Amino acid sequence: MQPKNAPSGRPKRSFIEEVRRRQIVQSAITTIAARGLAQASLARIADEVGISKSVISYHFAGKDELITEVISTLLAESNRFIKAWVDRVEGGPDKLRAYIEASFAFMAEHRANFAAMIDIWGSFGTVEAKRAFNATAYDPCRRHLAGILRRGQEEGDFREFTPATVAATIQGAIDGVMLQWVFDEESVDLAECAAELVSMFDLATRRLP
Amino acid sequence: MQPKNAPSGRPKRSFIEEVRRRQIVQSAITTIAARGLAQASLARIADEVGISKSVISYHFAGKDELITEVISTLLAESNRFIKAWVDRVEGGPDKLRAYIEASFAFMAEHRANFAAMIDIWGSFGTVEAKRAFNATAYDPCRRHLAGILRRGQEEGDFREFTPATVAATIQGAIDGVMLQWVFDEESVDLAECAAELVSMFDLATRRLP
DNA sequence: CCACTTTTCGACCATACGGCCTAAATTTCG
DNA sequence: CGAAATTTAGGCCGTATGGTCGAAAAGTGG
Repeated sequence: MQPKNAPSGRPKRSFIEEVRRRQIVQSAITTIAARGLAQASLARIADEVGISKSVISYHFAGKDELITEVISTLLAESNRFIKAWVDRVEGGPDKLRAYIEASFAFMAEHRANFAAMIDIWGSFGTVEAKRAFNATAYDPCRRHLAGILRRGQEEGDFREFTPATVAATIQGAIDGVMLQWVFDEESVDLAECAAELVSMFDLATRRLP
Repeated sequence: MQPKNAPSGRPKRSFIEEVRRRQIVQSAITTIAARGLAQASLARIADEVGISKSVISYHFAGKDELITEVISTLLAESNRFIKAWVDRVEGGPDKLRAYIEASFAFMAEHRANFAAMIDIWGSFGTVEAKRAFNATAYDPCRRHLAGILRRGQEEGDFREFTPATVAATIQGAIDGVMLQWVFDEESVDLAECAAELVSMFDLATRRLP
């Protein structure tokens, strides 16, 4: 019995175990994205896979762990994509442009995923849960962006500002547009917003000549 | 019996009725902000007021109507505040600055309200509900901002761009920073972000000399 | 004081959910 | 093959929720 959690040490989870977990997580994402978190009961997710509810209980400590895994998966996917895109170019301004463009390119192809993420974010009961999640999963994102900005300043391409603050602002702008777009797809022209964001933040950060 | 809904025509609701509704709505806001929407059952909200659960059922068609009313109240409050602030100054760039500063000033004083709003947003079950709400309640906000931008262009203070797109972007930036800040208060320096947003969007929109 | 209406209460109900348990099926391995 | 483990199924239970119902209370107008 109990695979549950491997509290410490090496991968206690078997290969099969990992596959099942991934399968369940994927189903959870699909279900949440399609019908909303409120309608995504364990029973429904299990149905989607074609398995019994208990299988989820067996492989995950509880719904919380499943949801946590869902979030991690979604964020990791997004971050990996953006990082790859950014790494393809050199120099602060180009990397900043790449970061923004990659963010929008990814979200354009994964609208359902972001819908799921927002649903889940909103469902965190306690303030502590939100903060904890934010710290562990969302910070790397901002840190990446802040790093780009700081290096760009050192290389003399950007004007003087606090990288962390501007990073929060840029990331906030991306997320904010994403939010609007997820809520009402047709109210936002994603491509145009991306282009506008690129040019605005270029104007806003570039060193004055 | 049935006050329920006044489907059409004049204020069918009595004065007492309105007071009760407001009282319940305020309690709902408090409860949601403090303990999260998930923990804000009708029973708990009723407790907060010191009334029976049925009273809510009597004055509101259901929980949905109550929540809708909560959202409307929160947004109206915010919009009224921002509009007043913007109206105090003249000229596109100053109005834009006022809009951003007012947004941040208001959120700094009403963090709980925004926490409640995000919770509620995330809880909308269907995509249609999200879209409907977005259209009726959130659009005016962007429209206001777009109006400022367009008039600023006509007066020659702003460069050429699509007002709607830039409005979506600016509003998105504000909302995005707000989102981060609500999730983790200490990860964002609100005042600094506000100042940075003001200067960045000034650089980004002002007509090149 | 007396009908009559509006408002409130407390109890109750049907439902949906997460989690648990036991037994069966399946896989693993000596 | 056969025993031990891993994994799955399906039923069950406690709980919390939104909503309803009939009766009681509070208010209103004559």
